[in-house]
Amino acid sequence: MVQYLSPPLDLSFAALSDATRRGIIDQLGRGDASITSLADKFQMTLTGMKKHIQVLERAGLVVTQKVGRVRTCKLGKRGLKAEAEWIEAHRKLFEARFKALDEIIREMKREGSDDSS
Amino acid sequence: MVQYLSPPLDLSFAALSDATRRGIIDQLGRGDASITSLADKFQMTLTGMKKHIQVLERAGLVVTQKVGRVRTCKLGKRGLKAEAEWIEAHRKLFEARFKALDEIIREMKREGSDDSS
DNA sequence: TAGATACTGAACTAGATGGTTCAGTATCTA
DNA sequence: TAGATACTGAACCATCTAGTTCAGTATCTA
Repeated sequence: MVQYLSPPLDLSFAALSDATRRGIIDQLGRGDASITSLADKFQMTLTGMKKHIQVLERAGLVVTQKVGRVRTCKLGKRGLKAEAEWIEAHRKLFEARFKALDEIIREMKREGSDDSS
Repeated sequence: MVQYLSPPLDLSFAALSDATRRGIIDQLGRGDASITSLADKFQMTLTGMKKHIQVLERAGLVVTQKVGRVRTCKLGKRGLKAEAEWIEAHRKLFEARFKALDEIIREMKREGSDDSS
């Protein structure tokens, strides 16, 4: 996609664009889990779940650690701060835009209704 | 991806996962724009830009209207409310999780340091 | 130490994505 | 009314995605 600014946001929003992965984050919020237990919970092959975990891990949303034969997944410490900030800044931008439009409409109505002349 | 819950979040997070599309939202925050002007600004073919706009439109983040031969793009009224809510709820979930871990670590240190016996 | 369990990696699939070009059609403007 | 402008749509391409199966390897457990 040419523009290489903010690769982390690219990765994390892409990670969040899938309902299964959002579900995994939900689940890890309730407690750490192995890949096998997550695969069971989401009715998917181990390999399929591993791929989802890799996507979340590349985005920094999840970290994993292998102890013995079990790889345990938990929420990443970096959290969703950057994403929350982007969304919040732009939510305000949306609102400001509509406030500006309301202003214009109000202006047009005032002129149209001929109240002031 | 099997799980059909919350398609809107799927679509909007996917729309936001591309730097060009986030740039388009930035731009539309500063004022409405035609597809041609956006294509110029982002150095892309008209057709390429049209596809990005379609992605944003399907996600409800942008609305367009054709007047004469010009299609004007503006920010959608639905804003980023649902996305902000999901992110905020889960940001808290991340934090709660780490608070719980801190608690455990503090507990372990207390037992380990043998201060209390 | 044999068998079960937990993961890993390669290979394959169908379908989406982010772009392009090229050939229209519709609308404006001189 | 001719030419320029603004978009639209089809077709193509390379790459990614979300899944699968199958064949390992490593680690536990009886």
